[in-house]
Amino acid sequence: MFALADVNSFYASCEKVFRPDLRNKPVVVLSNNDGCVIARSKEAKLLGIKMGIPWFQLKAMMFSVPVMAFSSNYELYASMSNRVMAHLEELAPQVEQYSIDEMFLDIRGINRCIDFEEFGRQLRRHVSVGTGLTIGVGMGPTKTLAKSAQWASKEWPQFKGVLALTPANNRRTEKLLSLQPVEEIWGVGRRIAKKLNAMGIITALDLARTHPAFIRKNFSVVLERTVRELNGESCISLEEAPPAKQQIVCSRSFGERITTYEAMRQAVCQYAERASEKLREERQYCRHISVFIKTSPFALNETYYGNLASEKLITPTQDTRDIIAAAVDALNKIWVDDHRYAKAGIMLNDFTPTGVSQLNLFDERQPRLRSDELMRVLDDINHSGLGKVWFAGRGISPEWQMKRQMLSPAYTTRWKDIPVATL
DNA sequence: TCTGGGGTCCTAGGACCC
DNA sequence: TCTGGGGTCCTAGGACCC
Repeated sequence: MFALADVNSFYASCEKVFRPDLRNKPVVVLSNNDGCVIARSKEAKLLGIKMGIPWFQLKAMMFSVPVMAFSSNYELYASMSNRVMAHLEELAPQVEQYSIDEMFLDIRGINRCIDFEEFGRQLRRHVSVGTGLTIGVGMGPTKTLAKSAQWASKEWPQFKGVLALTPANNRRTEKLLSLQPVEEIWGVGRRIAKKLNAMGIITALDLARTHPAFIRKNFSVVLERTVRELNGESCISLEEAPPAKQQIVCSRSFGERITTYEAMRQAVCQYAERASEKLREERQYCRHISVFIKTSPFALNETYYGNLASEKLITPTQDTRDIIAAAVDALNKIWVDDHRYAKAGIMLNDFTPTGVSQLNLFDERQPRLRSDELMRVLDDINHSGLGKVWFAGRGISPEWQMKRQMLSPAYTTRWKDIPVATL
């Protein structure tokens, strides 16, 4: 048996925890650059505010009560996420962090001591008391069914956020699946839902009753797994240790459009620096570096331009200097003047756990001397909290930097931002 | 004026090998 | 007239997740 615990309106709830004055008020959280809505409190949902609506449109709308908006504060959310996970780990033997606000728990055998749903309510209380956040809990014999249960626990308030589907109560599972549209199933997105609907497969129960071989032939092994999971056959297991990353991406939209090569080179250098740091945190070396740049796909009166170029290194590296050099080479292949660029990014691929590789017999390039030591010194300074050092290529406080004009304090991670209680 | 970021997995097709 | 079979590796693109 699996349980899925997820935090209700996670980002919006984090903003509310330290702002009791916002209790029962509509709150939304915006994407980077304060672009669009990515999280809504219960009250904001009731006002009919849709996910993904651009902030400039929402700002112009009139509501019966004022809507409070926040720029996204990932420092705060990551720290609150750790608190939630720590509380769940106190009550469950094996856990897998699935996303910033979701956790799968292995709850096999727990019903020998306590009823599944009673255990769910216990998890809920424990997290609520310890963090101020409310979780919903769905349980089932497979991850997919736990997800469906969790969906239903939100859909019907009478479950009060806790619902268990057990093999013993098959009628309940069928009832639920007959009420769940296919596009609400974990692993079924818009495209596949449309194709399924065209075949007359409308509900989760319809899908569960379709032959796995038919699904494999017309879709893929991924959806076949979903069908099996809906029937209680567990195909996706709990993964306690996250597998090593295969790719690192660092990309961002600009606060203001970029029109000059020099500004773009700075942006690409900055992303390359950040991506290199992540690579060293993963203790990996990479051999493949790609850079992409693009104009806004929404600008109707401009011609769209987007392109990607890659560099392949002979020797794997985790040295920021190598990665910046490769990134700039890649940028030079695709840069075109006279566009208003909206976004750029870098991707690192083809990882190996060490920097050693078979050198080409005729390779004239010498490996960098003491690269690992230099990078360690760099990372130590930047993690020390005492100061920051960086490569000159990225420039100083450029105007295209991300905009976050409604940022909340780092309540849990910065001494000067800690809330003070007064009597 | 203004529309997010970071991942995974699978598949098809081409290059190349014996 | 008529041009193999079986395999691997790589890449690009499409689907999904949060």
